[in-house]
Amino acid sequence: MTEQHEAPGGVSGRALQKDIPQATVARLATYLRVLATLADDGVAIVSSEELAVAAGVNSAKLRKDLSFLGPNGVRGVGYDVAKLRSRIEDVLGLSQGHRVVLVGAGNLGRALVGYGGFQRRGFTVVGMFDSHPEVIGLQVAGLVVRDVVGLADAVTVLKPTIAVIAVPDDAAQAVCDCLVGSGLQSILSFAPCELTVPDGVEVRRVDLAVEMQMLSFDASRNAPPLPEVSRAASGRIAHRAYSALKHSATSHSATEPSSKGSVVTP
Amino acid sequence: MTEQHEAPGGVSGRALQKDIPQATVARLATYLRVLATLADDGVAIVSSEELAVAAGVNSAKLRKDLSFLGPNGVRGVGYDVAKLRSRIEDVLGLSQGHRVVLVGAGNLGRALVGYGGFQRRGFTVVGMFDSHPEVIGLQVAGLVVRDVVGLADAVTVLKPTIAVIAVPDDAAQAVCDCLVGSGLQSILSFAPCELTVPDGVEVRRVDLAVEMQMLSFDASRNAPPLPEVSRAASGRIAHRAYSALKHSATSHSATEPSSKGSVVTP
DNA sequence: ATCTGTGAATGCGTTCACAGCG
DNA sequence: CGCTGTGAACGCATTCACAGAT
Repeated sequence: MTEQHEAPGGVSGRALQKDIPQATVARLATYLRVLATLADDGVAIVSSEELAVAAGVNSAKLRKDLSFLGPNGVRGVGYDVAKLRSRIEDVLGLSQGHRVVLVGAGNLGRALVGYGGFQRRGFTVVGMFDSHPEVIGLQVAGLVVRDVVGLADAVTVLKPTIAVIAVPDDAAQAVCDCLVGSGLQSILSFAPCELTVPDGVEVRRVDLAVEMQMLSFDASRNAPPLPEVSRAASGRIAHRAYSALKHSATSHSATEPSSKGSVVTP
Repeated sequence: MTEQHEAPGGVSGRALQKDIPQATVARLATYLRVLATLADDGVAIVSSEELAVAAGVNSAKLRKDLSFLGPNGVRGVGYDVAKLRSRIEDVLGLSQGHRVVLVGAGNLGRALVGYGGFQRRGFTVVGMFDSHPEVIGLQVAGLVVRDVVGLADAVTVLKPTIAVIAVPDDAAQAVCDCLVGSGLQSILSFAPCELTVPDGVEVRRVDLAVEMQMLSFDASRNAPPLPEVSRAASGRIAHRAYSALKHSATSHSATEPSSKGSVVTP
């Protein structure tokens, strides 16, 4: 789980005004997604049990989580989907939306702007930046990639509330410093390195490799008697042998993590 | 963070042969990254304190974490970087490497194959799949994107140990079923939806929007009165940041989250 | 009768502080 | 001495079980 509490020289004094456990906050986001789906399906009322199942948690936990937001349901009945949804959005601070700047217009950066879940949940990317001349000026998802040199100025103008760092690790700290220097206080970083920031700045880090390694651990623990995977220079798989097998792989409408080949129009 | 424990009808019987807390496993991956950096810098011995600082945790926690792997250090001295590194790799099951299939060759998929942290940590992508005709056949990072229709067959041939799902959410469950049907037991999904799998299959889910929403919560909690992005360009580190940004990315070797303009050669 | 909301109990992970080895 | 390894104390999160509302 993502740590981010260090309080080096004593706690930062600030008393928590609303103390909702971090673990709960993380799940609220999940509930929100499920509620959105339910709303789309025209469901008006859900019980804790139904919601819990859909979200993949147990119902007691869900009720406890929701209880931190005050009373939200009706006993004997359940929760009003629309009402609960906007309550959670409110608590998470999503109601008035967020302006996001994205630094790093590589594949990851482009995947993020295209990520449907962003727009839909109130995050609007208002600026994209990169340091590579061949990327600067390109248009990605309706935004022109700007030179990172102008980042600080842009931040003071655009007044984003959140920044996303999707640059190589050796550039991450510099970008971070620049953002912090411009007054930004919420940063999501995909660079696999620690970022040093002053107190009061919140950094969340997502390390894709960590997830893979956790899978690796479970895999090797669950299947110890099969170390049969000897690395034999698993060369290019130039196989072109399509084989039969119909089903699977549909291509409906919605596009979340973008499987669609995407459009980097110059 | 990521839950994945549900044990519906009673625990799966299997007694944990090595019970290392999940939280510890997650951090081991981080330590590994730091150790790699130290090794590159020629450091041979580290104290728990040094390692802890570099990894962003407190030293007691680090020592406790490492104690789960048995004795790894020398009292009064510290830890042998190389030795500890390979010990952790061993415990995480990374020693003999992993073959990975990646389903979904959109921006996210492409970002993942390009992600330097993968190769470097023993994950080799052996196959990429997509369902869009305009993507199939393209070459990405040295791999030809294949039709997802051939996924099941490919899995039985390639015998990957891990699959990564980077497709839109409405296709995710079908892909997942296909993978599971082919015998895969470790799946990392980026689709923002629950995946139903039989017992014995491990699914980890990364929802990028959840991280953003947690940031949003913290942001709104720390600045409840006004969305006022106070101080303008409060110089300070700004200069250093600027000059560092100029050289970024190009100089060093490593390229982690790929900010590099990205090359989808047809 | 039904389903929410919540104190109380349990379990897990973190932190402390020191014993023990080099 | 210095630093690791670890039992014990602590605090946070999950689960239980029931009181309370409709």
